Amino acid sequence: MKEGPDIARIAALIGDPARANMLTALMSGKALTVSELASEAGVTLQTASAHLSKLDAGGLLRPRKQGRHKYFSIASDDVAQVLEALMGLAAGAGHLRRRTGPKDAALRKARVCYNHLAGDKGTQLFDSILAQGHLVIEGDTLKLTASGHRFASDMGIDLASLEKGKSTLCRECLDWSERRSHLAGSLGRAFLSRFEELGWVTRDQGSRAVIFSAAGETRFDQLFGR
Amino acid sequence: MKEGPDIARIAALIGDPARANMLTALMSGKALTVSELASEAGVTLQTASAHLSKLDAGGLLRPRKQGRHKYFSIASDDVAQVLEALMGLAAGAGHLRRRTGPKDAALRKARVCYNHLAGDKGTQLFDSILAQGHLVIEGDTLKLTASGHRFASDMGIDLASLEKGKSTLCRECLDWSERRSHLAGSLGRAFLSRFEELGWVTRDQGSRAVIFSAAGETRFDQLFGR
DNA sequence: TTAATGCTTCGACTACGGTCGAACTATGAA
DNA sequence: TTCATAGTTCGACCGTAGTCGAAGCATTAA
Repeated sequence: MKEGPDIARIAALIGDPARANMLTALMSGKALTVSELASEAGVTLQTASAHLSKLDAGGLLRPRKQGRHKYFSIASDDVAQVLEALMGLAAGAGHLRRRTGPKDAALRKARVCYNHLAGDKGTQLFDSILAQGHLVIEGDTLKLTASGHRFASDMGIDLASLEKGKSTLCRECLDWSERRSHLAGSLGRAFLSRFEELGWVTRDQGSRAVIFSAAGETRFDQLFGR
Repeated sequence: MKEGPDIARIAALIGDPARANMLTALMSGKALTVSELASEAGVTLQTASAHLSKLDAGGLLRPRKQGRHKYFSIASDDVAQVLEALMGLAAGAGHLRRRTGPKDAALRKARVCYNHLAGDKGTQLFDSILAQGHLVIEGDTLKLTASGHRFASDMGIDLASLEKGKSTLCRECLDWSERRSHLAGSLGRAFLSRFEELGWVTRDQGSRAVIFSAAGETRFDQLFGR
């Protein structure tokens, strides 16, 4: 009767509306405080605090204390991946997919998924560096080629320090809107933050949308044309 | 506050222990009756019926009536994928990963994931046909090459009828035990059933384990050596 | 020190949902 | 027809978990 890991425990954690809202908000990649998450979920501070300690105990979040603030963020890529997969199901199976609001188009075009670029532009990036031979798929894992090393360095990404870290360098992640892979892992993270540094993109406050500047998009398309 | 699809709804569906047990049981790929699922979950027939209609309404299951029996199976590959992902999280995050029983080793070696081969042998299959050039990764999708077509036909798989079907031919699926990809989609399904027809493998009754015959494993390793 | 802010803990209320017994329907067998 | 098996529906019970008010800590600012 009992076989395999205990799915129900974590599914139940995600299954509460308030907690689900918090997790969705955290998928922006930003760390948020208890109060921010409370308003995000539409509950009072007390209940939010209770929910967050449960999510923490369940291993879904990573808390960090900073002064009198307590910041929460998604615990790991694994968690983010499960959430994206769930979104995919919910978007597809949910008979009437949510109304396409003004922001919706922007979200489909480009958004952050935990901490890397997702949406149309995310898959464009992934497909392009794969096609250019900067990245190869070896069985299950993604591997950066020699040209990929050069390319990333030229873009101003410090690969050496990334490779020291314990998290995977390259990793696939599946979109719920595009249903295609985009680049996750520490390199995916590095790309996005580099784009921000270069002023190519800015993150929309209060949503997961990523907004390209006109010049930024031109440069992006030059480098990662389809 | 409300952004993206409604995660909570389906997560809550999976979050109930009884329902989670049923879904885990269905991950064997076999369609099961209401009574079987009831005993699987350790509840009475009535409650099982109630649970199953909820899962059905949520789009997670596909019901089929046959005489006075009602069979349920996992609705789609998407659902199976989410469940596998959840198992991965639960196995990793669950502080004390479940005791490694006698069946556990067998499960890690080879098991069915919804309807295709997973576990160590599953990733071996995937890696090998990729290395042999039968399969290529094009951006996000997997594509069978010309040599792959020949190879599958030689194995006695009717590709033409598979390609007529509306489900994807090739698809990646992530293991919770191996944390690596294996082959899903209708071709993955076809491979497994072909292995069964050839007598290379048999499915363990009442669990997800797949057992190789001595001769079967020899042939399998010949074709899909690492 | 006092005051203000951010968060946690306690306690009590409430409601939703899982559970089963019992009665009911449907299919198949004798 | 009658009986048996498979599944559904109804109704009632109960427990758990989400919710918030109020009080309690903890950290910073004045």
